[in-house]
Amino acid sequence: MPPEASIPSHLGFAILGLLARRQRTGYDIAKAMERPVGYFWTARHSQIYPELARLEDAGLVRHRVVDGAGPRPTKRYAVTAAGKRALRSWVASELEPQPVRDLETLKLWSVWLVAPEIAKSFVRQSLSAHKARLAAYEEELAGVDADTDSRDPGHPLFASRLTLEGGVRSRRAAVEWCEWMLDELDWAGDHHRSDRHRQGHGARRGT
Amino acid sequence: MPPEASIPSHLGFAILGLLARRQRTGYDIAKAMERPVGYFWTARHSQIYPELARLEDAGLVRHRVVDGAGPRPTKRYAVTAAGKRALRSWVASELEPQPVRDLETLKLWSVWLVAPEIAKSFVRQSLSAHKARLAAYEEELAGVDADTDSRDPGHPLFASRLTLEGGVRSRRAAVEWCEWMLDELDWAGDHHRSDRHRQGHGARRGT
DNA sequence: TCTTCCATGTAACGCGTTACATGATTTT
DNA sequence: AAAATCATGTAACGCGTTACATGGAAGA
Repeated sequence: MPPEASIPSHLGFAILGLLARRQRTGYDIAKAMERPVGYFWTARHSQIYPELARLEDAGLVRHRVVDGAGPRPTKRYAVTAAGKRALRSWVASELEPQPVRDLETLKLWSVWLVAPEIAKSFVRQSLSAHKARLAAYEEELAGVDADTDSRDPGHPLFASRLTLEGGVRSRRAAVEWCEWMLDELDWAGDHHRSDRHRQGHGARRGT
Repeated sequence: MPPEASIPSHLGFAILGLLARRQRTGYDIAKAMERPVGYFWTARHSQIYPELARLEDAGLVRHRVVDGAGPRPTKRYAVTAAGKRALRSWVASELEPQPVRDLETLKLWSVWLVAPEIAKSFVRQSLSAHKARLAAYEEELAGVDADTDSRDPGHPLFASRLTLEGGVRSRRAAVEWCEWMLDELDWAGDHHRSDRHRQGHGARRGT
């Protein structure tokens, strides 16, 4: 029997999840890690190839050499029965809380140091990024939603639908938040100026 | 003049943001990195002490030895004028897109491999985690909101209010998403069973 | 002819975590 | 008497990024 020593890393489970849907080359996996998996997990090919080797060492995936265009042999990977078992038990296991690292919020947290106009341009940047993502999610969700397989809880598209719905909801919330912030900055900017310079041209809120 | 060579890392800006609000020891910074800064950025003391040394090398912070309870001299750090300038210009700079790494969604994406009951218990786990976070944000926001300084765009509490409002909105969206998923799993589980076993006890959706 | 796509690998370096190390004061 | 808090540091290791390396086939 194979070593099967350590449980895979998070990246390992991301790869197993891709291969459980269908077999792929390392190159295919790297492409999926840009989109659509890249929406919630990212990795470069330089990380993927060594991880595939580790997964194979552990007996969780296997490969077959196929025809391909690269200078080295092209390997098509598939998940093994042990790999599927490992993935299933990981999904069923307790969800460990993950350390947060949110650059957008980190910057925003120091936004009191800059002029309201600069703050607004920062928020506008965020807003358009969130809007773009929202549009991408909505488009992809429409495609998944149209497929009746997405109603079957045992079909991959069911899980895709759940994740995309979450993406749409969170981005919608983010868009609304940004619009709320722009409103706050308008009002606060006016308020602040009229407070300090007594220009008294009134609050704009509610107009 | 000091070296001031490389621009700080993200962690460096997180520390500068803390020190721009008030002076602190490394230990204080580590505590803040658990809560409330930990809501959007985390770091351990083993990362913080070397980073403080680098920031001081670059002339962005300085320290004074004060009375303290540790075995080594206790150092209280403050941001320098150059540090405040660096932080301001970072806030005003373009927001670079960050690689996403969302373990919750990654797991959910493979949830089609497990029975609907297991899937539901996973979603229930997420739901209670999101609810707990939402409650923490709401409580902290209430405190910040009550302070009139939080209306002044030049005051740190203004930025705190913006970030907390974002937290509340995103967690509310997450809670609603989880409840929607539970509904989907109820319906889909029934649908699937009645599809396969012709038990025909009807869909529960809408009741 | 130049660029992009297919395809797989390695090396160097930076960031982050866990664990090791020390020791006084305060609280349980 | 034991545990938590204050307080600062180092070492080893794993994960992730950028850059280096190679080369055929298809399209612009």
